[in-house]
Amino acid sequence: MKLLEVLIERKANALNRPFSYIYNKEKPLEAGYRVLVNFAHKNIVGYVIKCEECGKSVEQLEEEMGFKIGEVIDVLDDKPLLNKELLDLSNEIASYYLSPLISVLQTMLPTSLKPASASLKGPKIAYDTYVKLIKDDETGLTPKQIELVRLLRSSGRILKKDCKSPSIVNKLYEKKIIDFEKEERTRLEIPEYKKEHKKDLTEEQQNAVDSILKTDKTVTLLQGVTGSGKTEVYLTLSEMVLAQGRNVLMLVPEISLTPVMVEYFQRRFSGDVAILHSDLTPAEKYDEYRRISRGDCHVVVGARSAIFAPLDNIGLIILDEEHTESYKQDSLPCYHAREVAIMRAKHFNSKVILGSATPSLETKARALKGVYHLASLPNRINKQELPKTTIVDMSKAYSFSRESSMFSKYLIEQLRNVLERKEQAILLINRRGHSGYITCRSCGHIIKCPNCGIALTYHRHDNMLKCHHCGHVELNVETCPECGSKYLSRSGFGTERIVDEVKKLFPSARVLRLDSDVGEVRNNIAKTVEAFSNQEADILVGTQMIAKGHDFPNVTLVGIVLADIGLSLPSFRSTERAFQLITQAVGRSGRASKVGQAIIQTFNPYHYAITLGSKQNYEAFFNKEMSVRKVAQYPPYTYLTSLEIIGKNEEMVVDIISKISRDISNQNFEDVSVLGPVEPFISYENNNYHRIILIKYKKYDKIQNYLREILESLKNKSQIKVKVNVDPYDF
DNA sequence: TAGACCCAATCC
DNA sequence: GATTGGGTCTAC
Repeated sequence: MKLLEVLIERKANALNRPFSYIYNKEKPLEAGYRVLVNFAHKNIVGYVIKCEECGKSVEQLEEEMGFKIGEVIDVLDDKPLLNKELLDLSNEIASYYLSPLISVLQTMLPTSLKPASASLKGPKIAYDTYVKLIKDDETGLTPKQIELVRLLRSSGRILKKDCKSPSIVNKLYEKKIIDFEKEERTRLEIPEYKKEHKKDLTEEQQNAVDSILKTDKTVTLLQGVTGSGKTEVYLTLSEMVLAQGRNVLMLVPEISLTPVMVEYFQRRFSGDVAILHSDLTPAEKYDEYRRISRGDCHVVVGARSAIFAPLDNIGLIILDEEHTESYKQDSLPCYHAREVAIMRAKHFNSKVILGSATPSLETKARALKGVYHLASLPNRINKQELPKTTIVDMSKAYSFSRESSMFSKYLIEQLRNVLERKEQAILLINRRGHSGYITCRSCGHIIKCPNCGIALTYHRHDNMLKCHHCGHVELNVETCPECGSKYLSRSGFGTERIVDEVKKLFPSARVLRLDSDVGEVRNNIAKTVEAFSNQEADILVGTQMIAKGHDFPNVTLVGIVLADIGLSLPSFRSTERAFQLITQAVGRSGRASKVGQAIIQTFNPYHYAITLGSKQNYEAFFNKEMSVRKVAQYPPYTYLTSLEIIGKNEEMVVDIISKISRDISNQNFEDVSVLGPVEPFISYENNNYHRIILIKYKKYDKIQNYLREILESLKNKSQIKVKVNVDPYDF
């Protein structure tokens, strides 16, 4: 009989411990397998972390341990889910991010292989069945049967479903002339491209490559202005790594950018590329995952979760647009792909390249301190000029005409020029939907989400009100739900409203919209990007989603309709975000032979994020922002972890979090301070109250252990939930 | 007084 | 996270 320790699929904090089961059947079972067990009156999937032969009887064990021990119902695997490297990695992540191990395993694995009940219904392996000749003998066969035998003789084997008549196939099978052969089929089709050879590098690119090869540091920050040819550096390094027989992991910040990157890699290393991201269908993801683990491909391209690709012998991990927030997951486990990349690189003794034009302050600071190696590409390829930028002060009436209250006179004029020259323009606004929020002009009531209490956004195309936080949707209203007044006003504006305005001003222009609403339908983002690339539209309106990576050679004008959104948010990162948005957006303009221009509309024309962003002056911004961070003691001068308590009883939530806050302060840790408790941005959601504290520190070890103790002590408090986020982006 | 409903404890 | 069981509420 075997005695097991099993982790349960539920990712609740209180269940983050092993449960004991016994197993007594023939099917092999060891640690790392999934099992079906009965837990709290339900059959669920568990993950075996320990499996030992045990001589004692069940009664004896139950007596010793003091609880009833259930039996394993079924064994779901015939080999461990993860290899040693990935298993160690999962433990390291669980420990660093203070997350239940089971939640880490669930994010690492595709649906069909997760330790979760969902995996039972997930896709299974798809096969192609081939027909092949095993006895080349035509005697006694009908002409039709001979026809197939001869076909097989000349072409080796053919797909069973390509054979015209199943009955002939079956007859030949019965006569043992042919046999069937099953082969795993991949459901994702990755386009093939014509193979392309290495391009000559510029001197700058070559220097960057050389210095990366020479450094003994694991991580290199590759800082290159937009259009400086970072991709070519990635490809060159990849080629070298692949030539050594080692593999490459390439991460892009958004799913919509994978096709572009896949194309680059496919052209260079045809057939060798796998794709992994959350927008693949479960079946596609399953197939790619297995293809990678079998070692059938040597390059993996994908978004955040691709960092967990079961790729062995990794020689290089690249994170493009390193500063992008989407590399940080803000649900359990709150991991950052950059940190996971470093963990994996340490194991394989491989290199990590962090590429960006506007590195996060953390990364840049580490590069300057010598923790990371720094390689730079200070010039645009072909010494192309940076776009000419103009800042329009939206608080001045003279900037505007009667034509529009959203687009300045100058922006309209330049849009008109672009359209006349048959070039393309991008308009950026950092908000989806039509208008920001709806208020009643009689009583001042603001229509809010019943779940989260934040203002609902009006979406015109389907005449709905949507919550951009929790996804709540309701019908638009004609009258104020509070006082019944018909006078409702819509304030603020988003992508939809911009599209309307463009159509009003330029009725003949072809306009496309790109934001995550469009992205709700699979592949829609890719289609929109492609359509715009193919010049099927003149103007693309979107959120920051379009500010990243895409290369549209015919775009000569980028307009940021309102650069301030976000600047006023109470986050220490809001200035950095605004700067990055502007720099990235400006960099989109004029990437081919044409000189581009950028227009930035703002209410804060003298704010350093805006002035320096428009000049693409990263170094000046870095210095200025670092001094601000230093004064306030924010990262990179300190580290942060947030701890949030969520519960239905407001008083209890406040009591518990206040006590935690006091307790940490009373520990008198060196260089540790606690901010709060405060109400987070979403302070009330689904009848639950939220309170948060922010812990600032210089050394993680002690505070990590202390937090672990806190989590342990809160496990039996079932009325509240705890959320810990190590190195949070937002709070 | 049975059934509906809510909350909190428990899970091997 | 899901179930259960005990407590309270409520309708007849």
